[in-house]
Amino acid sequence: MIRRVEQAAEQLKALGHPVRLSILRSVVQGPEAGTPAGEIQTRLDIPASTLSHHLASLSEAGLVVVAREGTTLRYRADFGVLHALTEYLWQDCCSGGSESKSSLKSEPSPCCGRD
Amino acid sequence: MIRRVEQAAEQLKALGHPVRLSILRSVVQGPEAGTPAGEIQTRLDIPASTLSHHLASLSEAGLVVVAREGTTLRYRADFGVLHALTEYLWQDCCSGGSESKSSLKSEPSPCCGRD
DNA sequence: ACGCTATTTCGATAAACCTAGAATTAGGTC
DNA sequence: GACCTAATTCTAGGTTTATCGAAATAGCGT
Repeated sequence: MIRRVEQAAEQLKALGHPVRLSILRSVVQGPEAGTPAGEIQTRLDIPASTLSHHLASLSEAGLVVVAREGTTLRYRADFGVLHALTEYLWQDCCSGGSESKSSLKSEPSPCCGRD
Repeated sequence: MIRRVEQAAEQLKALGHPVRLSILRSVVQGPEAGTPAGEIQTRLDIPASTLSHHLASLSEAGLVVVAREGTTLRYRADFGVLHALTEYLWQDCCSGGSESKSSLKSEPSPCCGRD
């Protein structure tokens, strides 16, 4: 069992690289069905192997989800995870919520018909 | 001039370590005037030199601010920077806002009255 | 100046990360 | 099966990070 802080750190670390953050943005802006790796590669203009590693990082952190469609792999953002992370970060920074209690009132989740 | 994505990546990277994330939480929960490094050290139970390096990372990223008070150094969170980062991240993930246009008001999300 | 405390900087080591060409796997088509 | 494309995994390099004891710095009190 991994503590929340460990998980959040892993996810933030995955986001803590300009290329990966750009990849995420590219994926987020792409179609809901997911963006093919090749399309991301073309857009960011980086070697396929390098991209693949970064995609693996994002995937292992649970920030993106992959689905095969023929020979292409489509990557899409996991908005639930991203939202939970953002919320944790915000709560952590502004309300100083401890790991056990979550005394946050109007959380930003029940809106934005996502996931 | 550093692009926003680069800056955000640097800040997220600083947060992408369990110890540093714990440090930030400790600082956030501490007094507004700032928390002495020694107090953080006691609380997290890590060597002073290790702590100092992590504090430097957070400081260089602009997430925390340091102020001397006698022999002790008080670290406090820079909520403005933290909020801006959270906002950028959320916008990046939920609205896929491009780097040029920033159609964000003051909340991390267009719904859920918060702040 | 001396001692004391708080904190940082130095130095060294081990581990992890980033990059990218080359080789490989996976899936589709003929 | 042969072939092509998409993407990953292999391999290897150079770079950065993480850790922490030891030494140095900063400020205060005497």
